[in-house]
Amino acid sequence: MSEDAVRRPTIVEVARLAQVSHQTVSRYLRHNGGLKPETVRRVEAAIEELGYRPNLVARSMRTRRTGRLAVLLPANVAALPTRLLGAAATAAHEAGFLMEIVTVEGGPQERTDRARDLITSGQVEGVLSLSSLPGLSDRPSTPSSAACVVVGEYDEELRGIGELADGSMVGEIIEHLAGLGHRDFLHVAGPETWASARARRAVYLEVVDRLGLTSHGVVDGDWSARAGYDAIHALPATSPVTAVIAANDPTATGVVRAALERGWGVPEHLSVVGWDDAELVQYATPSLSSVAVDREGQGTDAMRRLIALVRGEEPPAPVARPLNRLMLRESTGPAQPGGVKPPGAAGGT
Amino acid sequence: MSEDAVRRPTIVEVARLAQVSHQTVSRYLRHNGGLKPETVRRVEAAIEELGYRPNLVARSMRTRRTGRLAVLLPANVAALPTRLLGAAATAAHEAGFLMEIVTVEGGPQERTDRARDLITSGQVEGVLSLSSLPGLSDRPSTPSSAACVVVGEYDEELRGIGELADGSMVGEIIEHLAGLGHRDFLHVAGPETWASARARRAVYLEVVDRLGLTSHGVVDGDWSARAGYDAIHALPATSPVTAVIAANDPTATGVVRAALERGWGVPEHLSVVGWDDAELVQYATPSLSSVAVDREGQGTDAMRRLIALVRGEEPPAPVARPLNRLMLRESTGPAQPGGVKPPGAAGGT
DNA sequence: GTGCAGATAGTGAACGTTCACTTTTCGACC
DNA sequence: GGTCGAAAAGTGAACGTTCACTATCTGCAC
Repeated sequence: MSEDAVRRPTIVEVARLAQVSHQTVSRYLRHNGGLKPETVRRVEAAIEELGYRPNLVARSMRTRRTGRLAVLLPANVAALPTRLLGAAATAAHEAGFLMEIVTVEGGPQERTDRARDLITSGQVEGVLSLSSLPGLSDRPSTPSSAACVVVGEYDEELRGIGELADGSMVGEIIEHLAGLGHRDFLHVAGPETWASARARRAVYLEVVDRLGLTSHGVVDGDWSARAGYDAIHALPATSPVTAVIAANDPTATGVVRAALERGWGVPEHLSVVGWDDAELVQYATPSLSSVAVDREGQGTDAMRRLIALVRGEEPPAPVARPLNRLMLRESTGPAQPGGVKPPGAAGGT
Repeated sequence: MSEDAVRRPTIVEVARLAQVSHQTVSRYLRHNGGLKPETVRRVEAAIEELGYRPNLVARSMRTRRTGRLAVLLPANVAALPTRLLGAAATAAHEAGFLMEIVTVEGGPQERTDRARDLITSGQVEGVLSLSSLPGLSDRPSTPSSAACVVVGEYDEELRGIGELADGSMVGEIIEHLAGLGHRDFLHVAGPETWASARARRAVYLEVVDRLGLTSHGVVDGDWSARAGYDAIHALPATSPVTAVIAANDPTATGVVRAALERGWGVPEHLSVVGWDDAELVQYATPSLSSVAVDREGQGTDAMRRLIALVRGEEPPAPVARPLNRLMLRESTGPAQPGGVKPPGAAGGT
């Protein structure tokens, strides 16, 4: 009542009650073996009686290991990459680590600062960042600090793989659409701070150019549906664009909505491709063509790489798996012969 | 090179370099004041020179405060409640805490175990759980353990508020639809492990009964689009249902898709209401009527309550704000006079 | 100069665990 | 019965901070 701060029992008290030394209890806790059955029994009884639970902070301090890995991501992201995070968490657990997600408000600078804090504070053994951390690599060698892996950056370094992972899909999409007769493209991109958005944008421009097609612009988006919606409404009524590649599924959904509002049929007048293959958009009408990304694979690979780094092992080669697949649904189809669209309908006169 | 485990500098080494005592450095770090400018200068220089960063684990051990709060949620959730988490994180930061998300694989039992671990291990000062933790309240008084708040449970305790927060919206929806002539309802619910799903289900049955309407079933769902899709396809062709209340927006999207596939117009033959008012479904066609939930408010309230508990203060009364709003869009409309639907079209013969 | 109070700085212990040793126990074998 | 060696258990220090005191320095009034 009055004395409300009941101290939790320590290993020493357990030892006293079990009539052994604190070290014996420690051995029991660490499953080190070499204890007589009778001793084990006494220790267990004492732990049970006192309701003892080891103080993990104290343990971490002594061992300099926390068993914790942090995933860092911007707080303002519209939807957390659930699948990637789930797979990463699983990979972490399998390796005996606890994964936690830390969100950071603010821009790249705050993110980098927070990452540096985490890395150097000894609270976690590794940091996995889902967005770039400008300036962090400038100071690579803080003594015995935690490891750090930036998801997108990795792809960028290994350009071959990076391109294959994300960029090549843009090529595949464009080639597919070109095969359907599309010549005039639009890209509603994601924020430049995301490596994946940068990669897709770059490859988009490259492939459109290479195939002799026409890009009618790259619109800066923010992963939101609104971005796609606004991008389409901003097109001139006479725009020859017949195919839109959106940065993700929400943006693509916005594109579809705006097109329908303008009286442009999807896919009759406008083919739309999203990215991520969210469950929801498979049930939209029209169902959305999208890139099924192996987010689980990405999460697993990134986490395994981080864990290898933490343990000082050689980073494992990313598993060669079919990373991405273009899922063709109702929102893509052959281009109209003349690319003609009906005059603006909804909204305007 | 060979000696690759470079020890990080400690407070003592900083003190030695600055020619002060370790306690003076500690005072500087804690911003305790009472230091001469000259001393501050020397300490700062030493910290800079050594690249010193305080070891937060050691600090936590001594102060018995970690400044960390954990949010616990099931790993298999389809989409993380981004908005709630974001707001909770903001509230935590404002109070000087760091919030982290911990996902737990497995069922209620594993979740409860993990929560107990977190609470008693001294690693965090508080735990916020988004799903129920069966059996945890059985053992309320672990000595000086961390605080724990379960989001939904709170609403359930304060039944008045709980009902108002989530349940009353079900009433409002049904009343609105009844006003449009709907008499035959279906509810595609969420998992029973979620307090909010339980509350909505209970109120749904209650209100349908009270208004003398007919419920044609409560289908167990799992928050997924597929659940809604299957529920509608499972209806007999002659089903008189004209209004569906879905547990969330993805489920509602699945409902709409299946209805359209069966040749039932939305909203001509079937009105559909979702829950959460996700940005994406506002851009679907038809755009989805949905309940705009003040997820930010929920997150803030829950986190503030947790922080109050941690600090031993009186839990703040939940802010009386307009928690929920029914957003009427294209997926709801007047009931067909006779409730007649066209015979099954797509899919079957 | 002396005394005194407030400002500033220092000292040693403590937080709860594990590490690196040392000591004791115990059974088997000569 | 003594010796040896492995198995089992114990001892004290250390991890890097902060806490609770104590000591020293200042400036000012007398």
